[in-house]
Amino acid sequence: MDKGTFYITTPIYYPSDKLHIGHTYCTVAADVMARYKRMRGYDVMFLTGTDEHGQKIEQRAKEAGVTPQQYVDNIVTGEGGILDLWKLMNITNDRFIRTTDDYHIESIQNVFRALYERGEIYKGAYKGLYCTPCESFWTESQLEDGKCPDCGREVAYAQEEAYFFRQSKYAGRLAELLPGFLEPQTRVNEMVNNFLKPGLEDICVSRTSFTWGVPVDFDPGHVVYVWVDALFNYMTALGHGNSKYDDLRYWPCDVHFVGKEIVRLHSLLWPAMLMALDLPLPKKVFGHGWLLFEGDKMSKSKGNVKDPVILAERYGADALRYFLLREFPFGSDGNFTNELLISRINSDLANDLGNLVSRTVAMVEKYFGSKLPEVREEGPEDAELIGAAGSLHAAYERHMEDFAFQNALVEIFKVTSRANKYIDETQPWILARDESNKPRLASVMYALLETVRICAVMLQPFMPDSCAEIFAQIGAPEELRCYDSAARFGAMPADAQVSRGDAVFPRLDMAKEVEALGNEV
RNA sequence: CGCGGGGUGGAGCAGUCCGGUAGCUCGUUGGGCUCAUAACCCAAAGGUCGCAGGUUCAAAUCCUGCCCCCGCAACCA
Repeated sequence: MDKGTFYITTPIYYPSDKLHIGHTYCTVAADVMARYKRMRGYDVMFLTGTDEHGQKIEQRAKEAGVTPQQYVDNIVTGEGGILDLWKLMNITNDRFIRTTDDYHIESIQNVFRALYERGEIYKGAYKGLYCTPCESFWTESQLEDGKCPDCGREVAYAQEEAYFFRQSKYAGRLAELLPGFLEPQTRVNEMVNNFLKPGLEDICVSRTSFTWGVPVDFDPGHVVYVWVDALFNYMTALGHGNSKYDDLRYWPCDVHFVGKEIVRLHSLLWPAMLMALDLPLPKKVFGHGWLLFEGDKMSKSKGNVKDPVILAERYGADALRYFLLREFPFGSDGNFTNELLISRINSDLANDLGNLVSRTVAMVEKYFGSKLPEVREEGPEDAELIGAAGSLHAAYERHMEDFAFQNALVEIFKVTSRANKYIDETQPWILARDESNKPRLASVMYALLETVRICAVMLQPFMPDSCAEIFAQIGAPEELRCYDSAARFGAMPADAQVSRGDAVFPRLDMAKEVEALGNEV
């Protein structure tokens, strides 16, 4: 069933260093959304990539004694690099863009020239406080004790020739655009109060202080400002300004997922540039929160960066994916701790869901030799469980469409909890003692298998591999794993056949795990 | 007065827009069950909702003032 296109993006990450759990968080969220939309029948384009230009990369490469290209190649495509990380996390991006790709560079030059020819970019002078040894401009607020925050030396007032984009011109249109365009609402307030109300300024979009960037082809010596270079990736990856791709049917983008620190660039500069070129605007920008570690921002210098590779290898990509989206509301900051991770895996995945699968399959095996008989008898306990499982589809969809991953998962686990309670109510082990109760017992088992199936269908975008294993154990055929099949209770074949397997989510020993993780960091 | 977010039982959070018996998860305690991954089910204890005023029949929720924590402030998801 074709429902049209759905285009979703993550930011293109800056490969000056290895990526951490925060980048993983955003990419996992986008992947879940992409998988969900594919499951619903949309023609999905899911893009991620890397933003590889800029002064910082140039410097890092110099320190490492390699060319900038060699430096980023190693971090992106090298062993244990970004591509490997996404593979480990089971990310299903349809395309991966690197801003050093030839076609992208060509496109950016075309875009920059087009803006210039339309008079949207003009030549002016960039004025500011300059640190000569560092070759950097600083704003007054960035200075530390009035000196360069990098090297601590004196800065001096200076100016250099640069190109500026007429961002100020679009302040009015942006103010109208933001409500509804930018989510969550609090981000809109930030943008309006901090940038629109004080008066949006034109923005400097070229640099002459370094060379690792896209050259301005009509003015040698200038390179394109990294954010102009970076933002347009969302369109160049579809073929805007180049002939490598012909996928602009996906534009305008349905949603850009971005971290809150780059909301400004995505909700002001990006639409302003598109307006300047008379191009269609993306439909939505969602600024998600940050993962803090023990209340603190993660940063290399604090030594509190969580390495997703360690966590995914130890607990599985699925458990980590689940945790990230279940524990933290997508729009707000969240506090990551090892204890929280272990506790969530144990209580939700092992005790609630995993154990439900395990006990259900075990009973079908024990009482019916793995295959349900077709003779049934309904009971008074059934209605509530069937109602809960049957109405899950609608609630789930509503939350997913709002990017409320946490709430969608809460709904699913309400149903698994209800199923565990149903087992207590119906007491299958008592029913099994008397042959005449077999039809009732079969009905109870069927209700459980069907409930597990429906939950697993909706969990697929979050935990693809584990759900495949659950389907295998409960004997759900391929056609009963699709989205629409979960809207109706009672789709499983009457003579369902289970096959018992290992625990899908083994329970963890909290003390042991916390100690092990403590040693890794 | 730069801007934004937050301060709710031991821990982590929801509820605040649209006032009306304070809710969830984890933990603790007691009980039940034995199909299951010492898992599951039931019950209980535990909070003057940051502080002080105000509006109201009624305030976690609205208004005023204050205190504390965090983030942003124009290259960090």
